[in-house]
Amino acid sequence: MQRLTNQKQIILEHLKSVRTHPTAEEVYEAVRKKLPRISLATVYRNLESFAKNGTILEIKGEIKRFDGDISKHQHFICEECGKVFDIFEKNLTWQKLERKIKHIGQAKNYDIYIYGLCKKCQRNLKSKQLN
Amino acid sequence: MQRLTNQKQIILEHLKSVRTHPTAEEVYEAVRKKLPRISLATVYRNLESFAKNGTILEIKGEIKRFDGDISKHQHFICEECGKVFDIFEKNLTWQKLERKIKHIGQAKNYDIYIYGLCKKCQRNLKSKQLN
DNA sequence: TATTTAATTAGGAATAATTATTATTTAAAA
DNA sequence: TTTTAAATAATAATTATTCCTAATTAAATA
Repeated sequence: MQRLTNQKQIILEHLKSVRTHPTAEEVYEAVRKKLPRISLATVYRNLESFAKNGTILEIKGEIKRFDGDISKHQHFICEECGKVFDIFEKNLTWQKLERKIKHIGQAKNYDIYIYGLCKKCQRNLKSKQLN
Repeated sequence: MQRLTNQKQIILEHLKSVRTHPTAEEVYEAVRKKLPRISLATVYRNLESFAKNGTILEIKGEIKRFDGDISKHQHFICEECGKVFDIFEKNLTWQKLERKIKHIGQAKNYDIYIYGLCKKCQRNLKSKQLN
């Protein structure tokens, strides 16, 4: 059976309350304020199981990040600072892709990552170039 | 200046010759057959620089993989065996996304990952369930 | 062509993220 | 309340990747 522990509740509660896309380490630091004795391994274990059962999303990048918002959306990842930005665009057409996917296997979910430079990093790089 | 070494040539040649999506380790093992004294760090260093300058693609996942084919395409990643399959669908419409990206930053490239079960793993899981 | 030099490499150590291990704790079934 | 199997804390182990340094080498220059 599957047990509902305090640790699980607080980890999930935290992820659902923030709009950032924290790493396991960042979740650990945040959750520690309410549960000072929690173990980092517990955070990893639960984030992974939440992601596996679809309660949260996992964002694959240089470093793994998590997203408590499981509504359909896309991610912009800044290649300079690593920050993740949400993009909500529901009306993307997938029919063409889906037809081809059938030959390969059964799709469970799609991720769209857009890589680039966020506005802040654009500005920072520009002012660097002036020096 | 940028020097053309034998190591670089052979690493690139290998990636461009295969249709798999090898990890750095796999590239290392393959390239070692031609350059037995090459270092794993050299493979990592060059794969990263090729990816950065757009000569190859980097596929972000549980483990990093590389793709010598830089033509526009998408990836199906099997969550069971980790294998990556190419999907070539050029006519996906992005206008809607691009409008929203402008507010966030400057996009350099997009990645579409489709996660699921490949046919082989579907079969394997089915036959397991029968036992 | 020989010399110079700055980029690159080999080899291995170091780091960082993640996973595994094990004794202890605890949610929930009996 | 007692039982028990799941989950946890603490930490060791593992794995992927990066860093470091002396030696090598591609290519610029004499």
